[in-house]
Amino acid sequence: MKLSKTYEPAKFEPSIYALWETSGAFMPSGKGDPYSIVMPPPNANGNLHVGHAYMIPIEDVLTRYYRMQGRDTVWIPGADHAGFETWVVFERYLNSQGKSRFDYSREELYQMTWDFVEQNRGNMELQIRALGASCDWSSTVFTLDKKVIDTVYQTFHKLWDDGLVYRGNRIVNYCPHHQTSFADIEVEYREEKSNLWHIAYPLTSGAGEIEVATTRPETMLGDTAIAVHPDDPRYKDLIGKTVILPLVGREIPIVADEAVELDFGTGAVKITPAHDPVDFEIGQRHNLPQIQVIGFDGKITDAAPVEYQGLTTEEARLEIVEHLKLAGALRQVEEFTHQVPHCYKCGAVIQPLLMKQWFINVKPLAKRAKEAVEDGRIHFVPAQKGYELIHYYDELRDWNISRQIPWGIPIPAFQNVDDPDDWIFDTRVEQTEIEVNGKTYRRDEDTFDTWFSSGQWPFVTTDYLSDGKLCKFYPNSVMETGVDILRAWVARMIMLGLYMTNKVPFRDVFLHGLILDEHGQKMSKSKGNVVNPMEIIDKYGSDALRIGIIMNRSAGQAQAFSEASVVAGRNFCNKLWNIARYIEDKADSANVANEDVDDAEPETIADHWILSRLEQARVDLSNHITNYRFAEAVETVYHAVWDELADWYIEASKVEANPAFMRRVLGIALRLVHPFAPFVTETIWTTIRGQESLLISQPWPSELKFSKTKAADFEAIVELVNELRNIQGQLPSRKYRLVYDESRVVEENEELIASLARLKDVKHDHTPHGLRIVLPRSTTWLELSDEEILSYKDDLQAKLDKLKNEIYALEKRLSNKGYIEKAPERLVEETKRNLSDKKRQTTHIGEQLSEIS
RNA sequence: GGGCAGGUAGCUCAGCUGGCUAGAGCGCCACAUUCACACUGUGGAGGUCGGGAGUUCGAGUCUCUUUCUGCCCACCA
Repeated sequence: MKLSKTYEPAKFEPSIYALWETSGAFMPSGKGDPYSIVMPPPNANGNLHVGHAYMIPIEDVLTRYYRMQGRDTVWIPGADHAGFETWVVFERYLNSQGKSRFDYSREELYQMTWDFVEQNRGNMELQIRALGASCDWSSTVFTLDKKVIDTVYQTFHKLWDDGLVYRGNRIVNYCPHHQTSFADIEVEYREEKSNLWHIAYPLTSGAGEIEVATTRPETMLGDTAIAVHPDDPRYKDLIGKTVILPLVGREIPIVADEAVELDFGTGAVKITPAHDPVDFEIGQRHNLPQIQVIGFDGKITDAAPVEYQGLTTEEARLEIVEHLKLAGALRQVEEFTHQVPHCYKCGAVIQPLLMKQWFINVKPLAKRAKEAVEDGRIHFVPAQKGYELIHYYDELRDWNISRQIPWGIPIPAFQNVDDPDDWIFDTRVEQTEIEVNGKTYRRDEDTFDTWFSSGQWPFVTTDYLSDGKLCKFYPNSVMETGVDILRAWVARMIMLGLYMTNKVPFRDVFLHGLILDEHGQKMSKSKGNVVNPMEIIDKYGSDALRIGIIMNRSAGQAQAFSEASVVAGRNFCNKLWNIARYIEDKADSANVANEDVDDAEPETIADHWILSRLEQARVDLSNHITNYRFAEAVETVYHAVWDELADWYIEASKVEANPAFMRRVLGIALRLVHPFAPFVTETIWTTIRGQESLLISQPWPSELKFSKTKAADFEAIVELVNELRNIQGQLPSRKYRLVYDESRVVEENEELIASLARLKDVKHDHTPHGLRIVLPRSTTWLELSDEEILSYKDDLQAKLDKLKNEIYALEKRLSNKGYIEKAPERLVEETKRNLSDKKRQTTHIGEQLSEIS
């Protein structure tokens, strides 16, 4: 088979992927040391976004590289039911149908959502394929698969038995719009301008009043105390006295608590234990009643005076401020800017509400996780992120894992209908009521926080707890994911992984940053600057996208997406394509058989030289990939292929070719490029060599042997040709003759030099004349007329001046005592060599100049 | 209020343990050519590395300070 004249990725990418998939190349080989990556599961019913277009190629580069290295490699794909995310989309759909969640039972809603997801599922997986992911589809896991739920229940049960999960009546972050609670981490704080209202509460005794300041006057309906600092001289005498709550008339005490700041507001705080986390804690310390005045629907409850009942919090705030003003209790309204919690999805103001929920006592889990990060059992790239986690573990508070949405894993807990405090663990969640020991228990209607189940992903996907066939792949070699979910996900995986398996879930963590638009702005639908990776693939091909997106990007950094880089990637693939076409033409016309090309021996000096360059690239590449320096790795292959293979080796082969060996060189290059541009390299490989052995399964090249002296000969030619091109660039274009008197390298390669430097010819001459070119390994003369030499005079003079400056700098350095004494000897030697080199050049140019004039 | 990251060529970014003349891609300028490739070739211009101070023989790289940008965290009601 022959390669088509033009590089058209759309013509071969899908079929190449199918070839890999059906060949079984994605599955672990069963040989070598295990290497594993678990893919952060993309949302099952969503399209991939540009972040995935970075994540997938990086994980694929690692997977393909280690597979070629002979490791027993698996990359486990997955799909996320994305509990809350999906639920929001589904509920919006439900509402658009004129329905509400309250029209259905939990089972019905679960099934409906399942069907909804099912309709859209598959799309995402096709897109992962389009990106070239060499993941093992036979081991794919969906976050609602039975084995996931079983494992999650096992974990929950262990936490239950160990007393680390508890039913707490505590303040939770509640979104009145979505009617569910959130973990602390899911709340988004936004700075808002508001007021600080100063309200006077009259003392019951009638002897004066106490003024408090609040940003949420509506919560006063639920006040059960006023708190002041115990050492505050202004209020010392009032502690223990009571005040009358304005508008409500309730008598509430004045308590003393250290949590009150002396210099904020008036130094006196109204305490609403049911609606504020700090007030809740103060309430606990002083045994204050908790009165819930804001309901789960975000409206004022029956616990408040009748005129406020049913109002939204915003309405109630206006009313109350108005009423306070009328009652003469409003002392002052101060402008105030503060951070207000919002639902990260709908933007509604989060209400801190008192709820009974399941909490995990994270202290012991966090302690172990922190140690694993601290002692380096888990290694972070970039490293600062590890320190960030350590800090996070220190101040982590108990984790609320209850969610009031039906789309998720049901919490396997049942409550005694006759005793609200009697809860039992039971996995018969398909039943709303169960009988145990003659008592009736009712199911908890809540589901788990998605992060609770996905936090177990590494040992779930590898079936580690049940010794499944992938269990040797736990711990994973690396966890590659976005920095934005460092705390939400990575932190939890480490805690739960250590807790359940006594092993870290992964050894390395590579975190990629957010991908911004071309101008460094965050991509968002509303701004209309979202890049769709599938459109980029249609336009330039998958390989181009992979290379373009990895280029110019470093770990953890939010960086712009650049279409120009994708173009560069596409051009690179095109280059490779044409290199292959050229080599094939040469090899075919020389009747080189496909067999044994991998054993072809280098003959020409160019052969040895290209081996030396590819060997360097091979070593650099391994180094970069091992250290997760993907952009540098791409740069290495890019330049090895373009600047060295195409620009020098191929050009040299036009003078003297070794066709069998050229095929070998192509084979090496294809292997080195394959992890980055798998489609085009595999296409070339199978087109030339047939589909019996795929490139994806080829071993990584082992050390390349070559003759150093022959490679150096070619290097000398490269040096000379560069100099000649440089000089010719300053001259009117016409073909010149190069002459030499004594130079082995030049003598042996007359034609090669002439061709590469586009000279008329290269000749031996006992009385050479013209412009003298003195290089470390050759002395030659470019035959120029006196006029031409004269026109080059200015350039020579400029060169001379530049050299003189450099010599001055070098001499200064060498005359510096400190430098000679303290700098490493190697460096001093180098400087000396450099100086004598430049001095020699200066002499030659000086002579040249005097000859001209 | 605290923390982190970043400010290097027109644009997007590299620069790992301080080492000599700071790199890449794209863009720009000039020339070339249709011989694997115009998704091409060759040459070139372009940077006082945000500002200031310090440590050092030597600083884009380390320290301090200042300024701008972005992100994260935090119960000042």
